[in-house]
Amino acid sequence: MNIGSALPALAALSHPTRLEAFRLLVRHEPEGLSTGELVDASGLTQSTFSTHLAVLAKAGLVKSEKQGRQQIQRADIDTLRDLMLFLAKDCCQGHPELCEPLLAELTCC
Amino acid sequence: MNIGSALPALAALSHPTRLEAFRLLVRHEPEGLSTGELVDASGLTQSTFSTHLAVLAKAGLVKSEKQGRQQIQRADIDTLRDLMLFLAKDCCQGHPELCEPLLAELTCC
DNA sequence: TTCATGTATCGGAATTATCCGATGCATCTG
DNA sequence: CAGATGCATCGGATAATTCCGATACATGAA
Repeated sequence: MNIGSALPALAALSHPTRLEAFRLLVRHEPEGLSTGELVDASGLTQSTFSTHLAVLAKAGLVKSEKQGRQQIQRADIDTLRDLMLFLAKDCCQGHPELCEPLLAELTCC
Repeated sequence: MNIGSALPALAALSHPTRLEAFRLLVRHEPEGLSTGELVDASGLTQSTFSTHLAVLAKAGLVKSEKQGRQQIQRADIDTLRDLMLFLAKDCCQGHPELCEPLLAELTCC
């Protein structure tokens, strides 16, 4: 991931509706959720939420797959990982000691 | 970190000027850089950049300290770590196996 | 085929972000 | 003290985001 792909991902996650939707999808990996279920959870109009979903998809954070009439949405954990690596990269390379507490916490699981 | 503090952090980092400034500060830890040096690096007007810096500060990603006439800016690695933990939390808790490749990459340093 | 369902996209209104120049304020220098 | 420097904030113009209802389109059911 470079700055050109990190920016859309960060922008996609910087909206409450989209961040909640993405986190909901992460919690529902690997089965995913239909667009309709996400719309219901958001409380927004179907058209409004569809636009938000398109932002997440364009950023590569969500992949979708047609299943009958429904569109199944799934979080792309690889993109999330790449984004986190991008954010951590600079301090890891320049000052590894700064990242130790970061990694210590991340290895919680 | 909760969603209320993650959102401003993500929004702060979702702008090219602010993301670059933050990464520059990370690379200059722990000495920091003066606001003027950051302004020069950004290529923007001093007033415009000052507004961007205020967004990063309000999100807790940058701390500043007065040093004579200058204001020394420093990246807050703890906030960055908290943000990354927040993003990773859901998949770590629900599906630890999803986080293993993520952590494997992060332990590069 | 005809109708209902699930989703994407269009058009437009309201809100918010971004940018700049001008100004204010504190600190250092002479 | 008087001027210069470094930075924050204000006012306002332009651009982007956000939201909704209406509409279009594909799929499945009757």
